[in-house]
Amino acid sequence: MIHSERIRPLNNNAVYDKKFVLYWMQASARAGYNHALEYAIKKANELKKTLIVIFALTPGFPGANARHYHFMLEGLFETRNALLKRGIKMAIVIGNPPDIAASASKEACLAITDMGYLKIQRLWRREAAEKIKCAFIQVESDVIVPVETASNKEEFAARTIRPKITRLLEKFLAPLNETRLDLRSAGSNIKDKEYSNIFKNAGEEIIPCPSGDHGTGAIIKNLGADPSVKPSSFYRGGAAAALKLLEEFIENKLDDYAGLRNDPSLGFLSNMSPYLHFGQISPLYIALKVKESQKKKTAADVYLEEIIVRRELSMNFCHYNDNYDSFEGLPEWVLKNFRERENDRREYIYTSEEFEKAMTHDHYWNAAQLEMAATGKMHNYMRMYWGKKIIEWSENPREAFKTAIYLNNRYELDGRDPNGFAGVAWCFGKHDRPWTKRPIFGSVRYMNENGLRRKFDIESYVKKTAELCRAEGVELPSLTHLMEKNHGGRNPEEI
DNA sequence: ATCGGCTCGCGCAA
DNA sequence: TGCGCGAAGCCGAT
Repeated sequence: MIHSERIRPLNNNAVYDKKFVLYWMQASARAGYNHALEYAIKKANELKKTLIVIFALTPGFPGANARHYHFMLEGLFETRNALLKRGIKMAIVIGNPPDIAASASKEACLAITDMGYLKIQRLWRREAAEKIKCAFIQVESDVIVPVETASNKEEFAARTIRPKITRLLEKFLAPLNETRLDLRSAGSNIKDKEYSNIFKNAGEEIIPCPSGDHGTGAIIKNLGADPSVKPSSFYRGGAAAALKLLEEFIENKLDDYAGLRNDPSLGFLSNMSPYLHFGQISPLYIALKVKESQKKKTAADVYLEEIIVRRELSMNFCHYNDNYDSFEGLPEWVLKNFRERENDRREYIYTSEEFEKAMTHDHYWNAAQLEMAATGKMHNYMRMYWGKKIIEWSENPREAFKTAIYLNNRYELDGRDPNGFAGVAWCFGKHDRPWTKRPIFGSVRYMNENGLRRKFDIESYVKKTAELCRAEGVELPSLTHLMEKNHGGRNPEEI
């Protein structure tokens, strides 16, 4: 089922009688459970044309490095193969996305794209809409309830968006059926030679797909991506890896998710966020699988709250607030709050570089930073603590915001995601309520290491992290400290 | 161990 | 205009 709310024309041009339907794949980079893809197939069948899929790979995407490109490419090659099995050709082309989309659409009847929520993705769609000469339609496949359908404004908190989303779930939490591309009528209308011409002017197509590691190394080098952040050996990119993790999560962890998800010393998370970020798995598919699972209803509800309400609150934030990635995007009461605390004394002040190298006095914080640097994903609970402490130990909250965004975007596989921006902003009070006033934070929620000790076996988290960092060959002085003493800088007697 | 208060503003009821 | 209540907590009183 593709609801009309997911579909929006981005220009007023006509559908031509030309050679093929084009799907400019960008945010939903997958062959399964993709509304934009299914819509494109239906249109191709209606028009009796073939379908061509194109993905534009941007060299120098802001903040993207070898870790991100590697994960994305693993997924893209898998998607290309999966589409081929459905009789659909997909080209991965290096260049500027709107130019590639425009150029590739020259011989197209109709162009389809999907929907990402970052500013740069909005800009690409706008630019493409100006350049594409045929009809150009956007089909949303990255959320369960389309953002503008759920709400027409920036929401204040989870509690304000929750009723708006839940009342629409009956409608939008619905399965998506696959349509087969009708190859008999479509197959003959484009020849291989013509096909390759489509991309000639658009950019350089990535052809190689050797077995083994997919040969991403050379491609990443060609793209000029920052090699200093290494690919993660903990998370393999692609839909197959995502589905396997999801299955395992539902089978073994979902029942205890409500009670154990916050414990950093355990691993009761679904770890879907990197895959969701790169569009390698559908949030709708995950939600349906969890809902249909024969697991405890409360557990499933807690998970659904996170993957639907909280995740889509972050899309709402990025969609309606252009300053989602800067300090100025925070609510007025927060800005006023921090202005009043400008001159509060800071006991520790670290630079962005010191944070990056995990050189703080706090071993819990250092462990969290190292976990992120080594694996590409920090435990969700530690992300809160991590962000709160950057506020406490920076020159000022504006610097803190910059540091947190920089580090999150650089090391997290799910960095540069609406969830990441909303998560950082949450640490600064966004979407949260005020609490007891205290130094530096004012009435923005405070967190401290006592909470970690009170609630979890946090020492075992530190130990676990130190071990996996060593296994990864992380060589930082902070790691040695982590191995030697792991009591958050205090004597064991005090604990 | 458990509990209430802290603190702001949205959204709904009236 | 008043009132209830909220994404993950902390702290002091009991």
